[in-house]
Amino acid sequence: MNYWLLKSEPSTFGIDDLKARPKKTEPWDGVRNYQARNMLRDEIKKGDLAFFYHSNCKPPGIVGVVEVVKSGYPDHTAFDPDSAYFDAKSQPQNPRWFMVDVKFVKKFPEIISLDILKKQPELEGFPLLRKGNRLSVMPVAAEHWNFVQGLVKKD
DNA sequence: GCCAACGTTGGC
DNA sequence: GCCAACGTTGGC
Repeated sequence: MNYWLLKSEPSTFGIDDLKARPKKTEPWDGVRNYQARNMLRDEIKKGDLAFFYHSNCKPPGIVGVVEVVKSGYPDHTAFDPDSAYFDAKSQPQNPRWFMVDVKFVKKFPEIISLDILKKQPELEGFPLLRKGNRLSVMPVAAEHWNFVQGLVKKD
């Protein structure tokens, strides 16, 4: 079992949107970066857990946990000319883009902001904190996963 | 294959 | 809105 971090802009799709889904699941579509694609296609497996990260908002940070409920499969939004994620170069016989399905697990009582994360010496090497990193899917080491859990405010 | 121009991400 | 840090595109 592996750990991941998935980025999304809450104005597009946030953790509350996921929680509001009837089955609390959603395809993680629209990833159009090859490095991220490779992870979605080859590495992220059903049963894995991921941090839900809100980007491009105030403040950015980790807002909760999701579980991968379906391993990588073709992102069909790439085949749909009406979709914002349409890519003519991706064909159903030879799909270029992939996605996984995720399910809501929990929302943290408070966001663990990027600001807070940056102040933790224990998180050195955390890919999210690497300068210039823009990947929307990235692996999280088990020790980093556990450490971040410890930052969650207790009720 | 090189690399300049252009587009995107995402924090600030 | 700005801009650094990429990634992609396309001419050569």
